Amino acid sequence: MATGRTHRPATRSRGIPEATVARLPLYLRALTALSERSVPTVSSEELAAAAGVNSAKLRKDFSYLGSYGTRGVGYDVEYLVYQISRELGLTQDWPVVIVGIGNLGAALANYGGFASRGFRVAALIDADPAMAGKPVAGIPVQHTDDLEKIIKTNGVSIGVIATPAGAAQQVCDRLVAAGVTSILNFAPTVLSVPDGVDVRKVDLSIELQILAFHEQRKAGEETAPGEGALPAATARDDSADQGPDGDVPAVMPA
Amino acid sequence: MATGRTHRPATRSRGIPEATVARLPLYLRALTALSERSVPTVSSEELAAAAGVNSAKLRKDFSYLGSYGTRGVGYDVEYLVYQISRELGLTQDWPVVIVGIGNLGAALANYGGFASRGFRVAALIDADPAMAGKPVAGIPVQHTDDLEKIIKTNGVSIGVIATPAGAAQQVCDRLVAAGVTSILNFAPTVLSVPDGVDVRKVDLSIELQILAFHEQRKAGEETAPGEGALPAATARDDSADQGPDGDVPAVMPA
DNA sequence: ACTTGTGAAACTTTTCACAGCT
DNA sequence: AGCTGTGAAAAGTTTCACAAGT
Repeated sequence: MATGRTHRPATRSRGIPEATVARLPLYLRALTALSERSVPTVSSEELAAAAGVNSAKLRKDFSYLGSYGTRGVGYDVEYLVYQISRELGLTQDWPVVIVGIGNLGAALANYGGFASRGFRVAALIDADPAMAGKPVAGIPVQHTDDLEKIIKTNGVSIGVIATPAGAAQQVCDRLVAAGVTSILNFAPTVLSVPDGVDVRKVDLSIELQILAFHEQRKAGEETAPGEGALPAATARDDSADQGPDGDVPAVMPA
Repeated sequence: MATGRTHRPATRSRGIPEATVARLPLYLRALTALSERSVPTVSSEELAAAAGVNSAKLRKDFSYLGSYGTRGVGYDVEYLVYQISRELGLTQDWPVVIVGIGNLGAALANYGGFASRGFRVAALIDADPAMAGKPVAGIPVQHTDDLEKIIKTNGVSIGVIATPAGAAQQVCDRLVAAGVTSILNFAPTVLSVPDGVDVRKVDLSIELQILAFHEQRKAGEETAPGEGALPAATARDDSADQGPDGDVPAVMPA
């Protein structure tokens, strides 16, 4: 078959779908919990339930990594934990800097799950000179002036931006110029980055607005469609079926 | 599809794709900025650049809302702001409760962007009796015992969970039982909810792990395939994931 | 028996490219 | 001449269903 790629042997075909990559951390978390309970093997059905997806999807996802299961038996928990960790790059240590130590930045610095798996807060950076030297989560805050030096000294390639929106692009540019190639952005703004730099964003108001959209739709339905309590599905957010029109009271925003 | 629904004239065909819904807040933010600068109209090209998407996608997205543009001219900024706000349900006020007032919960409570657009923090709830009565962001923290009463008194339908992972499911169950139908979950755990309840999650470690995956891949390439610095593109976060998981809110530090 | 791994079908989202209106 | 709105193609993702192993 022509077009492109000479197919790898068979084991691993470069290019795991992005949707799959986004779920690997979920599987890993569920597997880690099983591992802590010393569960030796798990079926796709059980693991899928724990991760909140369906089993066909999970098996398909795993098939992109290779054939790590045993038919008739399931998956070896420890082995899968290792394989997924490796695939995600968690077998190495990633130094991370957090820029913007306000309420959120401090909360992130204190977040335990940070260190737990592959990530280490290498430095906290803030533009306020009054903060310099103060320890947050046991780490002294450093001034923005030293950003480039800090990045280089620590070999940081992942940066977290928790500054106000107005400062985010500027901080981003400096991080990138200093060598950071992955950014997690908490500031409510769109960041421009050169090709080759990854940005992921975390935005409270966007999430709330998406919820409001669905909430409004539910309200429009009013008439409970049976009210029959179906057994709870696992962590599913559906987008309700087509609701009739939604007449909306208007309050015209400012 | 399915049972023919002839309901509305023709203007609006119920059922906006989820991917489109997830981008509406982005467009709204960009439009609001234009509005504040008193820009009267904007082309799909300009607006797309500001929102970090491409113009074909933006036009397609808007086409699901209706025909709000003018060929040869562009879109009326004020009009679009209103239409999108209405579509998202932001023309009404959504009371929100935050459960779990630790570092993160407090940061969220202090987040300005919260109140700014359609959302109002109706109450803060925490399980620690020592916190009861203490004001955070000017709002007194209430005890979990009163959760049901608080939800009902305030007509809350959106809840934010910022508790430790271990408490999240329990809090979630109580919120749902009390009438909450949309949940924004910051706890690193999968929540089970009945059908009809929407859950969106915001998970720092998942986001970092996704970045680590791509970061590792970049490192593996090593041999820069040209190394030539291509001109920067506009804010593309690769992997536009999608789905219910993913991004989240940003707490603007004070 | 039981459970994985996977082609193929179904569905969703993005992109293309141009007709149609201003 | 310029820009929107949209069918149609392409790409990506999920689900189905069952053959292939253990």
